[in-house]
Amino acid sequence: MRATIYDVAREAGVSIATVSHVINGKGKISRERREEILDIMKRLNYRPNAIASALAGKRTFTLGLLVPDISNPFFAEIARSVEDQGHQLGYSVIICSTDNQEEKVKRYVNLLRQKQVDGVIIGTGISHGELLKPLQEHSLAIALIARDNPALDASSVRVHDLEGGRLAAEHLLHLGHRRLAVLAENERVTSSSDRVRGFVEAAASHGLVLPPGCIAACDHKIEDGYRRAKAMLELAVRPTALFCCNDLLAIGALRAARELGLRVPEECSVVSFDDTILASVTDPPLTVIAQPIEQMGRMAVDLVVRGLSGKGDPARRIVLPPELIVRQSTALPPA
Amino acid sequence: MRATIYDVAREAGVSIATVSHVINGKGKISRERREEILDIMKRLNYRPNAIASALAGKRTFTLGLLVPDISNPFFAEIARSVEDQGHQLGYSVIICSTDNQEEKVKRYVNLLRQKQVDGVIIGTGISHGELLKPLQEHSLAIALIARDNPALDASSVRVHDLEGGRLAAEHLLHLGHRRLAVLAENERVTSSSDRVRGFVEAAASHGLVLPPGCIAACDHKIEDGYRRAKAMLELAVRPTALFCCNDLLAIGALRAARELGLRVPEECSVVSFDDTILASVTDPPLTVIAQPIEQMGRMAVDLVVRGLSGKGDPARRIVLPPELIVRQSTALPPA
DNA sequence: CTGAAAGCGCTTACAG
DNA sequence: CTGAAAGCGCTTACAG
Repeated sequence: MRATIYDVAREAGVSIATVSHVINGKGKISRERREEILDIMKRLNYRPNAIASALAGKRTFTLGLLVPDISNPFFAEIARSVEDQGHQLGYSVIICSTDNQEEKVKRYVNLLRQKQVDGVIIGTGISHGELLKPLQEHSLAIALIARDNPALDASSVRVHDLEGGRLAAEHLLHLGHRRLAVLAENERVTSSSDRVRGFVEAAASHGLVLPPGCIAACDHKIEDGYRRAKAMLELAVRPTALFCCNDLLAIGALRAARELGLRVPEECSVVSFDDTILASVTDPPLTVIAQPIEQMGRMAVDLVVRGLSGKGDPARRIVLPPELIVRQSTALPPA
Repeated sequence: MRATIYDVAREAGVSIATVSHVINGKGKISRERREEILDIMKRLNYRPNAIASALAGKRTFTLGLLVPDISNPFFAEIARSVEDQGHQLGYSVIICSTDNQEEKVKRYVNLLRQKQVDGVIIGTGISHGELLKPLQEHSLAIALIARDNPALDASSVRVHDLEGGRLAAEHLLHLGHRRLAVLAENERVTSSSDRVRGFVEAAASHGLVLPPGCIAACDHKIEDGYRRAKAMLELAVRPTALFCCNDLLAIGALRAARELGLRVPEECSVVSFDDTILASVTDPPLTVIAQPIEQMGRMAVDLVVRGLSGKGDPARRIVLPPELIVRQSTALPPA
């Protein structure tokens, strides 16, 4: 059997209260006693039982991470960052892939509640405002990552999507592109629609109006990006540049161009969004509006952990600047 | 405050033992009583506290997943599969990215022990036999995934690496390649060295001896694959085909070929191993020896969970067949 | 079929 | 500076 607090107390000839105090660095314990107890703990290879500790009133030091799909590189990278910062602060993280399905969100939320996690970081679809309410009601600390939900009084950290869309447009505009098209996500995804809006606004400010047919709403997968891009590139007057709202869609676009025999970037430029590992692995490597993934993960953890000690601090909404990374998928439009 | 078992007991006019029984489907409770109690639980939105339940002797229904890096697509895909099967069986999973660093492994192992997880699935480097011993001593169920460690009496599920190497060689040999080279991982990684061995053996059985200079040990990253592939492809008599022990290395090889102006597959064939999302996203898409990632994740969970109920069943070592997926990175050698 | 009671391994006022 | 005691929310023999 594993050693318990009783074992070390007996061994040291003190009460378990005293042992508990040295574990938690509380109360005043004489120097020698403390060191003696520390020694005994080491000798017995004693580790406080986190379950018991949590039940007795301390935190569980566990966080939940809700994402659509951990195998999606974007969320895998988010997860890594969340994990690292969590670990740094003493928290472990439970992964919850929801596939953006209401049913799964519900199940996971219940589970996290039962497991008494201290907080949850939410990177999953946001149509679930209702489902998240229960979390807040039970005064669970929550933070949204890579998205925001005005209806929720919750902290969040995300990239400035509007600005990102603008950056993409300006890059293409400066290269001289005039026939632009957009591969967007589902329009209910606000981060995507913000990107599109930024893109459209920037184009407008250069006197360019994007006809609605130039904006395709796609599912979040390569195949759909491929399909929609292909349709656009087969048009009589085809766009010379495509703005894709995430790396998966951009890969689909690349594939469509290749299949149609269009060289990228010579005959068709592509700007992506996110900058996961995928963006640097394609041929050509993707020019992309990068999200500060690592930083967002770190800050999201800080937000929920801060919310924990929180004397009810108001929600903080952090918006980080996007960055244009020029690689090789963009160039001057064909003459 | 959240409702407790006392609240529903009081409300129902029964003892908490009875409530506990209906929660766990134990003992005989009269039909009406059960339903009444169920109703009350629903009305109070009662969820048993998993922490208390675990302390009182039940499982924590939590699994640890040790991997080198969750942001590596291979492990992200493993994680997804583990998560799904775990969730199916009522378990949540805590992610632990160790970067194959002994220090981090140690910290995570201690953490998992303190959190009293029921089992841990290990996909991380295996030089850590020593570090894993403590897990077993505390009779934690463990299962290795995508690797095995003969020194450990533990269940495992992996692909038949030797056979995979063989498949790769035979594919290239049948195409007519004779000048072969290999991008391997660190030779201490047994899965990689098995792949290389299979490859070399198959070549030998076709009367081909690979000179040692044709096998490069690489770090597990794109840059290193790139560097080593480049060196090989710059040789006076360069290989006409490269076998890469994982997708990251293959991507590096693709990049090197591109930079040297060598067309893949016309001038240089590339066979990869793993078949993560990366393999289907490159240009050209990679011919690859696929690991049954989804299946391995599922079986690993089954192995640890079975080990839990286990009346000390002996360790099971499952070896799954690899599959050759021919995409567009391989062709006949240049004339 | 149901309940009283002990116990899981801790923490935390409180008293001294 | 240290300890006795109550309590966290459950489960599980055991008794009836």
